[in-house]
Amino acid sequence: MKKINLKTQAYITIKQKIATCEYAPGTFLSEELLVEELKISRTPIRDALGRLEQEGLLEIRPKKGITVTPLSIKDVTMIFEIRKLYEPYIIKNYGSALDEGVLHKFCEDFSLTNKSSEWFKDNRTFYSLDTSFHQMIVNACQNIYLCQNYELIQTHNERFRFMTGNLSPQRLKDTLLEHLSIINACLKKDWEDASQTLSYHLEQSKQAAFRLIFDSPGNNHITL
Amino acid sequence: MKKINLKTQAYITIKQKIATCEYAPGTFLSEELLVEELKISRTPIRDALGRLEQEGLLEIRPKKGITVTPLSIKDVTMIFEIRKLYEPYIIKNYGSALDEGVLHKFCEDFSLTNKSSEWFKDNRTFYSLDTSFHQMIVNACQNIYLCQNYELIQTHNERFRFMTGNLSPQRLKDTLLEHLSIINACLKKDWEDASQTLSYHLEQSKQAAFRLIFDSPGNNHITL
DNA sequence: ATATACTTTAATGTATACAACAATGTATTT
DNA sequence: AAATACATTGTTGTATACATTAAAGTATAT
Repeated sequence: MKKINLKTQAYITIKQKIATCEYAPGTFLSEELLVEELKISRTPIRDALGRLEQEGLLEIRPKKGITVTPLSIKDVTMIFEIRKLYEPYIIKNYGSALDEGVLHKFCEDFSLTNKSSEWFKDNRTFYSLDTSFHQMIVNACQNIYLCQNYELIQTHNERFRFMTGNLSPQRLKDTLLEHLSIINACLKKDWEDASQTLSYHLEQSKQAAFRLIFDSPGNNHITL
Repeated sequence: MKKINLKTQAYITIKQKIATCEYAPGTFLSEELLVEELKISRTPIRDALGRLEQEGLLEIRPKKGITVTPLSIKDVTMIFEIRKLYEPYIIKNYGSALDEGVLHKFCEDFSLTNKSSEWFKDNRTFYSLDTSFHQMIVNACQNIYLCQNYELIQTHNERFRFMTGNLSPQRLKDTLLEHLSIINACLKKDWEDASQTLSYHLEQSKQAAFRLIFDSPGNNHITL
């Protein structure tokens, strides 16, 4: 982080801390606190805060304070509703725009991960692979309004991952296999099949997310 | 506009001017200009500008200037793609959440407008009725992530209206009738029919928008 | 005439002092 | 003891001075 301006640095840094729940949902922040923590003056901090509020990641109450937007079960539902609306639609209509080389690369990565014996210990690599896989699909539509919205949703989604802890090894394995099925359908250029497989995958992921929330009561700050 | 803070005033005012193309696509702005025009100091202006950039309505290039985001044909395509994805989906799945009283009110308004002899002279009323009709449908889904995105898109959509000038009286009349068909399907609780009628309506609107752009060459700033 | 280095300019980026105000604590009155 | 008025505090809101820098203009050397 060298040549970009301070307000962008502040924006990226704070957003990252929100996404990873270093600033957990509901946390009370203040400009003063952030000034000290980031060693950046108020002006660029405030710029960043305004943008983050615009994105719904913060709530600024004049003369009272700033809180990190809380998460609730309802948010999981809303996020998955949008994903289930976007992703199958995109793969069905823009699947042909996907780069075959990239698909093969993902296929390889997922297969390798699947064969490795200790793969489930490195969750971070797994999640980043997962995120970029879905991102790749969405980007195929070339609709900036849609892509931008998806990216925003992904940030919220990431917060859930960090709040709820890790998925079960079984669910991780299933995720891998579901991804491979999607890729296979794409390589066969059967977009209808790809779309349906993706729908199924998202539904499974959603249910796994719910199980995680309900099975670990108290250890997270997710509101009902 | 009395008790709200200056940064919000600035945000609303500038956004309004962008939406109505008083600040047309591609226009070069500057903080100084806005300070003079709004009689508000730089700090709240900058706050507003940051938010508007976040929403994609402005492009801020450090040390160079601020321009109102240009519009292109591609944007019309993208905006209608999202509307055609959202609206039929929502009416199909959340139509039952629509308030019947409100539907009857819209039915009345559209019918009255249709019977009035000079209705097509008051485009502003027509458009605001149109906007709130579609907004009502989208709000039924109660998904803030989706609604927020729709609202953003509506702002861009509004810019097109102001750039391209008015629709033909024929298209306005057809729009009225299409809206009435949608309402009828809703009152019959036939959400599948409502969804298809809405899809058709959006397709017609999209084509009318394209005709408007292509038929009035030069008088607008829309890029190909 | 061209290329290069320098200067100027115009714009946003940054820091900071001060204002406004909501919430809370405290003293006074009854 | 309770209620009210007042003062204090902590927070964001606002204004403004100054720093930085990208671009354009200008002069100079070749």
